[in-house]
Amino acid sequence: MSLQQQPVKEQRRTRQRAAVDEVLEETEDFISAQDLHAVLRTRGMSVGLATVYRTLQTLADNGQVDVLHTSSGEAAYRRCARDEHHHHLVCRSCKATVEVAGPAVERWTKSVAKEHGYVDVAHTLEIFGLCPRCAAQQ
Amino acid sequence: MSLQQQPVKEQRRTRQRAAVDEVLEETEDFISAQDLHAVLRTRGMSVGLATVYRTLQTLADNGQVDVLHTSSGEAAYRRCARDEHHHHLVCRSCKATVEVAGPAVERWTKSVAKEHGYVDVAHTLEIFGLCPRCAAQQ
DNA sequence: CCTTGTTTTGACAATGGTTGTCAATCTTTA
DNA sequence: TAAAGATTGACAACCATTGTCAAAACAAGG
Ligand SMILES: [Zn+2]
Ligand SMILES: [Zn+2]
Ligand SMILES: [Zn+2]
Ligand SMILES: [Zn+2]
Repeated sequence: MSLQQQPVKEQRRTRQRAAVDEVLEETEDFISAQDLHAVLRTRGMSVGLATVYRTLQTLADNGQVDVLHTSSGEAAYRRCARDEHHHHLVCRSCKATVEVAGPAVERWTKSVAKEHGYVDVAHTLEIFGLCPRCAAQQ
Repeated sequence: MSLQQQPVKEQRRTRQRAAVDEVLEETEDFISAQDLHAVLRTRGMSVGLATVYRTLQTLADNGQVDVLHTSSGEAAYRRCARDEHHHHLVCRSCKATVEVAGPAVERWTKSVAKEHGYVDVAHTLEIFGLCPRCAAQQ
């Protein structure tokens, strides 16, 4: 993810955005807007649900977080370590995530698109499975 | 798509399923349940919306159609020519679709998963862009 | 053809994630 | 401190999808 990120739109520093940032910072795995909102509530750092949605949306637009669409159709967000384009190996059960780079895949998608005359291309690629921990306890 | 398709569950032949099949058969591009339902309506072949959803769901479960989750979060279905696992190069604008096979990508995802001890893996990969036709007229 | 047991249908309600609304509130800048 | 503008949040609205369940359709025998 994090392809062609737009120039970061200037924004104001607010308590709410800092709160969302803070949770993202310390959350290792992908988390949905609803879940992030719940985390904030339990911590007493109350932020409106709509605000959580808007903040995550903006962060995603700016390429500051990666977005993953789960099979159930809900979006999950994550602040990744690496800034360059990469993909994710995600545990279907506990969401444990490994960031992976695949230069060969990038080249392949480009060549396939070119071969068929498609331009302005982007791609989505996610790998799902059971992490070692989850596989062991089942 | 079309990975590990389950044994096809036996079903009854009904007017409604035939109607959905017919539309899928003659539709070259990915189409959503709502759109397919609309097509049926305009043709006078009235089928309940819930039935369209159920029918497509079953076809997808049986691996008889491929499913694509658009960025707006809605599912689109397509009866593809090839039966083996493959991916799609889809026009962002008109939905024109090219089926592509990428053995190298398949191998890569498997090795990445193995390397990190993930098991029972699957992956999603779609390429989006502007097809030659749409690119030309813009 | 009937009959019977089972599957399927469809109108409608309900769900659930997400977005729109808009007055009140907060930031920033002057 | 004040004015201009961005942000917030409670709530309603949206919209794709699923659940409900009685009525209709199907398949297999008789
Ligand atoms: Zn990432
Ligand atoms: Zn796990
Ligand atoms: Zn396909
Ligand atoms: Zn096109």
